[in-house]
Amino acid sequence: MIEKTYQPSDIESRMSRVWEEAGAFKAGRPERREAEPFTIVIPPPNVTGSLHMGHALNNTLQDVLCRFERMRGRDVLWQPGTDHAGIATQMVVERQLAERKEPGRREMGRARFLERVWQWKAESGGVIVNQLKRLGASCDWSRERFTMDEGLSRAVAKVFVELHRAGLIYKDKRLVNWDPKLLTAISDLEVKQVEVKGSLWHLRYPIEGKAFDPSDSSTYIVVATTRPETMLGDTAVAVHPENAKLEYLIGSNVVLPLVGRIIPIIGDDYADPEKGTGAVKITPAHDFNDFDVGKRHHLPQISVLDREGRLTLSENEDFLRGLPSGALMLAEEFDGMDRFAARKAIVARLEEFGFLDKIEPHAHMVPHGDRSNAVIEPYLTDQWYVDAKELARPAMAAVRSGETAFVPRNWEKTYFEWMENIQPWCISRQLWWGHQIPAWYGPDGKVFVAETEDEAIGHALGYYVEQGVITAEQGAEMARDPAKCDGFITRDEDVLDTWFSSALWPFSTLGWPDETPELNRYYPTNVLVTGFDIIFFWVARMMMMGIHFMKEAPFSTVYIHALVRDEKGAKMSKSKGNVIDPLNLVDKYGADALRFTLAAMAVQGRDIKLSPQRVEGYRNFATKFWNACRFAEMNDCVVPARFDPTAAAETLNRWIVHETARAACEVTEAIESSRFNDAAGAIYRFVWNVYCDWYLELAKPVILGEDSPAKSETRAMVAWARDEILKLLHPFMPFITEELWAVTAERTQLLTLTEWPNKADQTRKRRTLIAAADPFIGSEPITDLLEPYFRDNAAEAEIGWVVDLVTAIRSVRAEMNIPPATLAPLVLAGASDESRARAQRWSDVIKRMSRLADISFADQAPAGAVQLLIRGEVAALPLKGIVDVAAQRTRLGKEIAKADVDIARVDLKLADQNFIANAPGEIVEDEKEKREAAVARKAKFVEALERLKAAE
RNA sequence: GGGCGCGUAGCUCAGCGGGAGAGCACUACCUUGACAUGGUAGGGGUCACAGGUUCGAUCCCUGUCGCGCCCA
Repeated sequence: MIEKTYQPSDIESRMSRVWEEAGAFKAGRPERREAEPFTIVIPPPNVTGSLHMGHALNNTLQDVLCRFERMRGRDVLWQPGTDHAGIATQMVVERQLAERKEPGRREMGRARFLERVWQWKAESGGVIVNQLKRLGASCDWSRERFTMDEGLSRAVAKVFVELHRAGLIYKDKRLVNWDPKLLTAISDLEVKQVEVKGSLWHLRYPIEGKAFDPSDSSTYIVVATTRPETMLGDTAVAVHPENAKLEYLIGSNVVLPLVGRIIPIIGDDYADPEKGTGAVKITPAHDFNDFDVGKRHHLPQISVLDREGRLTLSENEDFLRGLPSGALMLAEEFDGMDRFAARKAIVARLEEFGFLDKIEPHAHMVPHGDRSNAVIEPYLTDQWYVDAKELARPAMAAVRSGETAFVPRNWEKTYFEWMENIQPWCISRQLWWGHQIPAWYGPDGKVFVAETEDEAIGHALGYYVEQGVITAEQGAEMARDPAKCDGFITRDEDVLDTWFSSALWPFSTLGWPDETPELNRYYPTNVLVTGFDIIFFWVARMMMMGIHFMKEAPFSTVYIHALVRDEKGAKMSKSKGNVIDPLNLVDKYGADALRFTLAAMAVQGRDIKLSPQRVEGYRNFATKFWNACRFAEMNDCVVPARFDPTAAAETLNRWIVHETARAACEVTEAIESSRFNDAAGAIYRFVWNVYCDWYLELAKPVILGEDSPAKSETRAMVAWARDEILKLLHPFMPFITEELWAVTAERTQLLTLTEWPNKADQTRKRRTLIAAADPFIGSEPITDLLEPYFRDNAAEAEIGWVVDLVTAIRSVRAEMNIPPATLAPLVLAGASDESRARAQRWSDVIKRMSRLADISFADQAPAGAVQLLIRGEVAALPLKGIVDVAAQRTRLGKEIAKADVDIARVDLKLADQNFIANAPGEIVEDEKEKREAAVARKAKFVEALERLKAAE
């Protein structure tokens, strides 16, 4: 029994269990052993995360694809899981410790802290997984993975070791984005640029050999900077080599104010003559651009800040090297001062001695950590790097060759842009939570990279014996007794960037480095579905690693979807407070409605502005269909065994088979080409505007009438078409459809495993197309949509006539203000035999739907009747006395005028010799036909008007 | 500064070389035997602006204006 009202929450809470118990989403179901696999790996959400709109869209689209392909018989693996989110997770747990007033991370030590993280993960990690289930995501949950799982960690270690051996991972001293609050390096992508209203300080640097005189500008050079405090680490001043005003200074030196260091004035393009004073100070250890300039000119790198962003001077050999003794006092005075305080103090001091030229207000971008919100410091440290440039080469080639395709294609450009300018990827992080770097240091700092500590010890012992640091006997003994090795080598404390492990996701989740059957069967995957903001996070890195280790790109298609914005088009963010929680919408309208909305709005190349009203509209759509199913049930509509819809005898039934086939084609074709909005639109229109509005209404007289073969056929067809709808709608609204599937008939299997509507007379060509696998790689388009399917043009014409007639009568009744209670008679004037027969066949329906008393035939419309034109024939409502004659005349006059406009427009075209000469023949023919039709229409209305006048 | 994209009905958006479309909102009417989370009918648009290509431009090209995003 179908419940009287549709209540999404009821259904949705039950249905997940049904699927789970049936193992419906498990990859490798025995009956699909021979089937072609279809694989998607979920872009692993952050384990600390909770579902936001972007996830909802992303996973809805993946789910539509998975359910669609599963129903098409493929062996679907949708691989779920989460990533361990190094910084985020560590912060969550540290915050929790602080809240509970427990000892902090450093106090409890690494081992105990990690225990706590695992404990946190067990208790509250992966909330998002359950939220995805609520959304109906048909992942193979039995295969859920976590990037810190044993197997995945093994993959990480192996990848690190192999890349290191190949020279693609190395240690280097470079500038990194340093977060002085979290005390770790972070990636470019975790840095957001924030516009800050700062200042531009103009500083006077005295020229060596001239007596500095603030009032004599020939004794100094003015440099402009946004970061005066870093001047302590300056090692040059740069001017543009073609700077006419300053060029003469290149080659001379300046004396760094306050410090006294003698530094050169160099010529470099980097100094923009138009900007500031045309001269810039160069601080290689504190600015990315300056770092490059420094490399070009072999300048020393002097770092003047410590890990926490405080000045470090007194013990700083780099800083003190070669300085006059006076500088020591300054060093002691400023040592340990925070960078922001230091800025003020240094500016004050500069001013005091006349080194400050002026201060200008200056808006500029300042890097901030997206987690800590601290101002990021470009900081010189030793870190591990991946040679991304080398790995990017084949990753770009794979896209160029078409092995991997972006949909929509224009994202390829973004991808190339980034890959071509890719920098060494800093993979080490000064955190505890994550994959600890598999590198160990010997007593002399020599590094040993290995998958396990035992292996590293082996290498180290071998090396040090060879070097004569220890004797062969000592080595052998240490190898025998692990206790003796204690402290001999120590492991690198740092962990790897979370993305390092995410990059392996498409194959590590399938069991790599072991050679598992899954790896063999499901790699490479078919499609990665993601937002464009993540191209660099996931796509690029998965491509690099996938190709390097698997020799094949990890996915054949990358489908890039829109960003979900708020109603006003702003990016949703917590700080703006404009986030719409998808789960609130699910609570209110149901997961099905939310999914349908997202799919319906997922147009390629345009962002989604989500409005809750839209969701409500699709909830109403679900209700509409729910009630249609109730109607079918109340009238005992069931599909008999061995029912063949194409053998139907009734015109109406042949029509709905025709329409259903067409809808199935449209939906299938749209999903195949990732046009989710078109697919959703097609099924929406079919359900509401075809099945509910017309088919059920036209079927009612038969269904509610006396028993007859027509009645049983129609009842069967109502149920058959409903079942087809359930299938077509299932990928978009899985819950309501599975529920209705279960309650409307005895089923042999779940809807989610039922075959997608493919008509029996499907052509071989089409079958091959489907079998030819990947829907995303532009298989040859099916031009004639209806061809392979059932069609009945005669039925379409007849039902079309009925629809036109009913619509026209309804329209004129409203226009003429004929009260609904008035049952008008209908007279078909001079009707053809065909129309006469149709009118008789559909008399009940027409009367019911257009509120008529009866239908009769005559040669001419009765005097004073309201006259309509239906497909070239006149239909009259003799309502003389009820309807105002003047109003009728106005109406007919308007119709005539409309026809005149049409005729005039066509005439204008046809009179144009250029048009006749240049337009394609069929277009000219079309125009002529339009003209004839308009002329005929006009004639009928003129005739009607004459008759009306005659009746007065 | 470089790149990508967008300006179509009140709102959110489809369409994209030959007569302007949908959903929501709005108006009027309807307690009709699946459904008021509904039905029926209707109003509403120089398709941002200016040039160009074309027999013909909302659609293609160029420019202008406005908006958004990404990168520097």
